[in-house]
Amino acid sequence: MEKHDHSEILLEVTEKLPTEKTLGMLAKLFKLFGDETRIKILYSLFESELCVCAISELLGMSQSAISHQLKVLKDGNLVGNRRDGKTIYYYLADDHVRTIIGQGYEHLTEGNKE
Amino acid sequence: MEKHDHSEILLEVTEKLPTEKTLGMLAKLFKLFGDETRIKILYSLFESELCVCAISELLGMSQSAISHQLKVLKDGNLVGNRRDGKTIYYYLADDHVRTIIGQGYEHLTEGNKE
DNA sequence: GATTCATATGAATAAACATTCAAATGAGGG
DNA sequence: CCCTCATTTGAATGTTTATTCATATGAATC
Repeated sequence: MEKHDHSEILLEVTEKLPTEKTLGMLAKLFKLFGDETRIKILYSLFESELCVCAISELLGMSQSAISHQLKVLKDGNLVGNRRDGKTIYYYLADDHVRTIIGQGYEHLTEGNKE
Repeated sequence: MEKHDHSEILLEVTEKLPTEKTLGMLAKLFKLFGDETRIKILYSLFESELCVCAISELLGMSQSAISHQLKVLKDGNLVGNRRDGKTIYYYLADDHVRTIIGQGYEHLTEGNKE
């Protein structure tokens, strides 16, 4: 299985790799962005905070589906919420969200211009 | 289902949302980063190009598994490859990969310091 | 305090996905 | 050419995950 020798490079690469834990957290973070519904929710919150009801209308999806995804996003610390009477408003938790999505967007648009 | 009124905000948010297609592409892009194996592969390629064999050793996973994931990454235009004899070397296709992962990393470390 | 509105929750289903295993391709070396 | 090495491919398996449906919570209003 390993007739090839890479010891030198492997040593070098290995020592610069983040810990297993960090890599796991990174994957988990990006997974949050890797769903169309969640990306839409996050993008919607770029403008202003929104209640679940509004997001659900905006995306044309059931409140339940949205609520489930909001929970995922909240557990991942990408959004926060506040209650006002019966209504619960969600907002972006962090400016990194904007930056990360922005970088993704740039990657896409740069890749398309040829 | 919709007793609440959000028409004003919804109009505003709607017109600033990217197209369905763009949002889909964004989700697809981030999905590529949202897997531990793929993040590890990408991170490994930060240092230098590597052959499949080396990556497989480095991550302690089967060549087949790595090859499957490399195909996913290649289809997503995150990596490229070149052949040298029997060996195929993979490399990062784009500096955005570094930037995006870097942003994710920053988000993590900022979130953790309290 | 019963009803309604806004949202959350939990179990169930179905689709997407990562890894494995077995076999195929493709380039060199003898 | 045959054999080996490096990698790819495809089908099969098991796990994750998004959505739905039915029900629960919790706040306000009457």
